[in-house]
Amino acid sequence: MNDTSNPLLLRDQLCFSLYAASRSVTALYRPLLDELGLTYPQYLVLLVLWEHGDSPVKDLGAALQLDYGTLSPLLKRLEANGLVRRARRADDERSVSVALTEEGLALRDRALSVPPVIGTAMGLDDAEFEVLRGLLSKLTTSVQAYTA
Amino acid sequence: MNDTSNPLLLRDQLCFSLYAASRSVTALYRPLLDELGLTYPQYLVLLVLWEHGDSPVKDLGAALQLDYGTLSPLLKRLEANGLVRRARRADDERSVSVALTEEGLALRDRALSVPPVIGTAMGLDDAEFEVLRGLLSKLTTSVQAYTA
DNA sequence: TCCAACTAGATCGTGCACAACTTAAGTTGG
DNA sequence: CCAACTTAAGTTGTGCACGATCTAGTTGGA
Repeated sequence: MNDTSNPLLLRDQLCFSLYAASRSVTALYRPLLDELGLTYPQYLVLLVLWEHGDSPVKDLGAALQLDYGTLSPLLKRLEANGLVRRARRADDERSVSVALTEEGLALRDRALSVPPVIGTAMGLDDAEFEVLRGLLSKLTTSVQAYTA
Repeated sequence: MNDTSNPLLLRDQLCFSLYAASRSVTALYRPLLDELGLTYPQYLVLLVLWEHGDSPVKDLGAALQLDYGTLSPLLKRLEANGLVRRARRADDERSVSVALTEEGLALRDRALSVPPVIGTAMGLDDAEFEVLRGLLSKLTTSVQAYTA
């Protein structure tokens, strides 16, 4: 079996490139987010809250494509760290509304210094950046349509 | 603060696209790999072994960019499932050589049916596929150079 | 020769991801 | 009215990832 006919070669697999790239970017965030006392998924939750304000857990899950099994303990940790508050909604006791505390809101200013560092480290020009983002979106959309 | 000047918008973050795409692809693999009794990282380890044969744990880690903390328990599970054997090398007792069993070798034939399904579901043409793979490699290289 | 430095690997603790199951609250049709 | 259904969230168990720490084997000088 020569190389070109072997579909199981690691270096040819887009999926591995994706997996490796994702982990390397998370590793890039780690020291920066450590300064803020956050993990990458926690930072993503805060991005949603900073952008949209108080949100039910369901909406956070929809925005980040994460389920309750991931979000429930994560939100508990954010609450334990004083960044968010959770409260049952009065009009629908099933729903839990997640709100930023003063501290959680204040953290946004410090977080503003993160994206520029990430952008520089990625080493892509504006055009490459947009092409990559577009292809990743297309890929995710296709895959999720296929999975559904 | 209008949209174009806010660097903390979720939808603009390439990193989130990458994170979401990676998880969606792993989710796509899951039902296929379940048939083979494998997880995605386990499948990656087997890709390396099918391609290169017996390898020390160190080499598996280098190929997949995973550390011993991840690989040691993963390899234990592969061994418990009868797919690999681990043995200390006689010429260097520090090194553990990971070898495929008959069963692990035989699994390769069944794994050949996986990549075509993944390829179809991703919904990218050949050109997009190569552009994406190239940009991901460039990104990973830049990020790792920056991290180092 | 001897031992300090280095190396390969394992272990432990924390925090995701996600499937499967449970609980409690709300909704609806007969 | 209320039983059947649906929905939002939490819980449990398994398997990554990864930092920190530990052990045992190897190596290179003084």
